[in-house]
Amino acid sequence: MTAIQDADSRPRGTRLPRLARRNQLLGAAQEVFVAQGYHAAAMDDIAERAGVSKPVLYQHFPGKLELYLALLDQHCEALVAAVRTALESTHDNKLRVAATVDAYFAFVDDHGGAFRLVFESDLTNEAAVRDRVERVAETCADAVSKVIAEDTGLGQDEAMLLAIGLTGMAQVTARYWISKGVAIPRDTASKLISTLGWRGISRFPRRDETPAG
Amino acid sequence: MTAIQDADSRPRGTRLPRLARRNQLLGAAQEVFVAQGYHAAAMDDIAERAGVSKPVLYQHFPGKLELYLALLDQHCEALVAAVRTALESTHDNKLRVAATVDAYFAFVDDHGGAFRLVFESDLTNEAAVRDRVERVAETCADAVSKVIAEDTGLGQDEAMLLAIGLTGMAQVTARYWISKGVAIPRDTASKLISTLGWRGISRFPRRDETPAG
DNA sequence: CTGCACGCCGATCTTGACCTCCACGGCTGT
DNA sequence: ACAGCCGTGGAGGTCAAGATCGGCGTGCAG
Repeated sequence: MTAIQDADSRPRGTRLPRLARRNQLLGAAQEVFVAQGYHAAAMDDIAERAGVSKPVLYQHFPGKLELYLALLDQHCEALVAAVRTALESTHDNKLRVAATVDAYFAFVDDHGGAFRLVFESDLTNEAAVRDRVERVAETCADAVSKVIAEDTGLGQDEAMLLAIGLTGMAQVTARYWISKGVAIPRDTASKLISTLGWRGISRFPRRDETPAG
Repeated sequence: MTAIQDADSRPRGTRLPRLARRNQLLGAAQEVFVAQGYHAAAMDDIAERAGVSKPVLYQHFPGKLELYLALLDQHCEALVAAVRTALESTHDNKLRVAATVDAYFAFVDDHGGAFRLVFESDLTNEAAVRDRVERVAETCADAVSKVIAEDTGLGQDEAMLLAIGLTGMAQVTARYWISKGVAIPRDTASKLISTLGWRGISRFPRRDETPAG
């Protein structure tokens, strides 16, 4: 909860090296943005959370938007990297699906709720934010679609749509799972969804399936 | 595009019956909210778009939030109704999946982009909005989960997670499809996703599918 | 010991958006 | 036809939040 207190145990007025201060500010900003969203989060709140005054925020970041984008970029890259790693972790497509789905669950589970910035941002009207968020989704789905297209012979457009469906399903279910206070173990939920996805995608080469429902 | 002009062809100063004026304001507000999001939309913009002045807005709605909620409620109910209708349209589960998926595609395709209010709201930090949006997702998923639980014997929690996955997949793919300028015909996209979903869910009764994972 | 430099804080400014007050013009009753 | 009324319009108040300036305390060189 209050991970900041560890980095700034003295209540106020501590002199910090520049980089340490910056990281501390990023941590505080993330907590506030995650808890309140971009619009409801005030720079005063972030400064107070970090135990500093407002001017220091502006000595490290030009403005609220840049502060937000710094955090967003950080976690976007983390998600893309996690999905890439999952896809490259094996050549067995079933395991690939399981690893990728679990990457979403892990992403939602860790990072101190940072998934809210990537998946539930309230600043998607800002072009810079929208670009990043869409780019993440498309990058991940594109990596998946390559595998799909290769193994099914479907066209790129259709493979991409399926990939969006699978990654979107993983994202939505992971968010639902975390929002429900982890009533189901992560393992169980992740496996259930990866099974759903795998059963959906695995028989796609053949045009017409459903042999007696 | 400018559907408002039809309802208000006289440029300014037209006396309108109360309900007609209200509906016209709702239409104008929807266009602005869809195009700009809640925060970036100014009441001045909405008034100007409707061809009236600001006070008349406040004579019909107590404030910006209530105006937004009125629109949101309207379209939330529309989506829930569409999903309910789709689920009740048949007893063949395969067709049910197809109909439900297409309900999402139709919802995204019609209503003048109103899906952005339900699926991409930038006001989810407001409790009233979050409640409504989550309630829609859960209501739809719950209806689906009932069918799943009944036909597979899975527990409610697991059936619900699967239902969230299926409805979420439909929602995400429909949004992606509409955002890509309809490069694929809606029919094709909808069928592709419903096939993916049906292949995923249809063999779920059996606990263990994979022969030697 | 003492003066300097540097980073931090309290207090403030300004902008912009939501929300109301004084004049005008079209409808109704005789 | 004419007077009154009610809804409309432009101009303004208020307030919150992002962005910024004069003191202060700490640590070091000489």
